[in-house]
Amino acid sequence: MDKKELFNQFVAFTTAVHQVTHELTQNVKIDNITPVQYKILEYIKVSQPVTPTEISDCQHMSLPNTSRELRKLQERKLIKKINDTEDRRKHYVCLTEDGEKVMEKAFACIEERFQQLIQHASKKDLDDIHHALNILDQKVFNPKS
Amino acid sequence: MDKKELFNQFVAFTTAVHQVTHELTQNVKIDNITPVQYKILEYIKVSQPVTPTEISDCQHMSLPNTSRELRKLQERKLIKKINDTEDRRKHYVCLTEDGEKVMEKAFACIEERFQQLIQHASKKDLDDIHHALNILDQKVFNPKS
DNA sequence: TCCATTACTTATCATTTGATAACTAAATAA
DNA sequence: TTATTTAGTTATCAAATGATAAGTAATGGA
Repeated sequence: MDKKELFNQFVAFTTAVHQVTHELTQNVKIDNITPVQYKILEYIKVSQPVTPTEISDCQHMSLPNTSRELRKLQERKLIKKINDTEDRRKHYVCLTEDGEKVMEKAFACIEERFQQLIQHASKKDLDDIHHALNILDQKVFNPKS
Repeated sequence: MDKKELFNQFVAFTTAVHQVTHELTQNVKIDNITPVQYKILEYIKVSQPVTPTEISDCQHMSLPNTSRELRKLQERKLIKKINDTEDRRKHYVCLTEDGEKVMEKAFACIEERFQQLIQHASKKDLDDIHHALNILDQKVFNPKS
């Protein structure tokens, strides 16, 4: 396996991944939520509690802009802020009950589409997919070393 | 392998893919090119010749907005339009020589970062990665019925 | 021929996103 | 104590993106 060839395969693959994730998530729109706000909610959902700084880092946006979007989400009662008792400059962001509901619904919708995507996969196919995901995670996408 | 569990793994995986592609492509900025314009150039580079309608479909943007961005790219002499001889409403979009240079440089930079990412992979690792990409492509990301 | 459709363009406006300066308050180091 | 750094906010402006209406020109079908 030539490394150059592998790169080409990698590019095609990531393009396909982006394409499919777009299809799975499109129209999973919570009313009046912008794409950036949705991304933030998604991140909070899987990683909560998180600080604004963490959101800022992971979503590649400036802290002022993060703060603005969080304020909007808080105004819509989708998230809440909890003060850190140790360091009072910090605070943690969590989903409210409403926010949880909304995100669970969104994820359920995405999962349904995902299950359709693999509906014809055999038991062995599923194992193969699981294994392939593990390999790529370990060797390419989660370079923990 | 539980399908529900596989979904969770899938979500974590796609997040990691997005993260890594972001790292590979960040700062591969051609001067004064917006993210959307870069995406269009990338698509043209790998798929040329393409029509504005195809770009519109693949990049999920309206034809008027596609037309606007193509005009800007043409003004900067990065792309050119070629009329279809059969159907004179259509035309094909290609990179100019300048555009080719610029995109080759961008891809070279991305490839270099990719090679760094897998620099410690053994021969067997590379084969495993290649195989895993194939599996996922066939069974998940390129659902050619 | 006439009409509907397709491919694309131009123009305009609203919204979203990005960037930056200036600020508060708390923590930490000198 | 004082100075510096860190975490976050507010405000403001510019730029990028999205949505839509209205237009041209070519095609294709009735």
